[in-house]
Amino acid sequence: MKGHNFSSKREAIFKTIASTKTHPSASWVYDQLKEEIPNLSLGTVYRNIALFKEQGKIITVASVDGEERIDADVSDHAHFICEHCSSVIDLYETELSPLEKQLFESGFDIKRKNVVFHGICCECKEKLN
Amino acid sequence: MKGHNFSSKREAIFKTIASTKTHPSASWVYDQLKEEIPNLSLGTVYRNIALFKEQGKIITVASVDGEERIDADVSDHAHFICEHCSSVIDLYETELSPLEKQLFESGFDIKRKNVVFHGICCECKEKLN
DNA sequence: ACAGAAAACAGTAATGATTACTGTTTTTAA
DNA sequence: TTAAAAACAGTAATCATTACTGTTTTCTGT
Repeated sequence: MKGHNFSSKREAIFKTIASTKTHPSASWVYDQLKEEIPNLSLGTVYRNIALFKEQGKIITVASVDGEERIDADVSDHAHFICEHCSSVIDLYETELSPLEKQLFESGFDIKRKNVVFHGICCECKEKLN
Repeated sequence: MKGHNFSSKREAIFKTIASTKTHPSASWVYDQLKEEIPNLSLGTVYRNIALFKEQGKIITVASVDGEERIDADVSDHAHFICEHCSSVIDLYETELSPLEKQLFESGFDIKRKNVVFHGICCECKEKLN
């Protein structure tokens, strides 16, 4: 059965994802680890990311500049994506309950909600002035 | 200057996008039109979709099964994506104002917000039982 | 500890959506 | 009407992601 054997690479991949606030892409994780683990394969990173998603240990935040960005914080929170620097920033306190309640009452089975704001972050806003 | 000449294909592409509630992908639009316009090129569909986005006439909703899905309804509304049938459904009345207000006060320049629920739609839910 | 089976892996090739390129056709504005 | 700009078809290239193949690692029961 898949995902039940120990693997030090899997552990390292998860640790890298879980210990950053950057909401990384697969290639970012790979780049972070390839010095420490020279024979790591990018396919292994992708395979384990897919596994973590199945296991509910990570979520997909959004696709930014053609790359999928992930998050090991699976708690209910929103994100802000900067159009200028492509950074992804955590936001808490979403208060979507009225809409969720309405959906539930309409018979929808909500597995996950994904709230993403797009714009220019305050750092880039200052730089651009 | 780009996007300022008349083009019947551009018109047809926009009309196709604007007259559906399916939140189509580029290839869906292409498939819809290729009977009516046999010499249409998929590249033209992509090029015009990019133009419409720049012009703010359409938005990207989400990436579903590896394909970007678009919407000519640029008004403030949310979406529900069914994990089973991949349909994208409009939802209105989001009520995100408290969070938006907080972002504005923190110096973020919000261009767009994107609220997406993932789960099983009520039609699929019935079928699966 | 050891052997066989299952899982995980590296390395590479394939896939498929999207983008770029090239030469041609269409539109525009004077 | 004509030349410049824009739009296009058709094709090739790009690039993130996935699939494949043969090898290595982990696990489980003895």
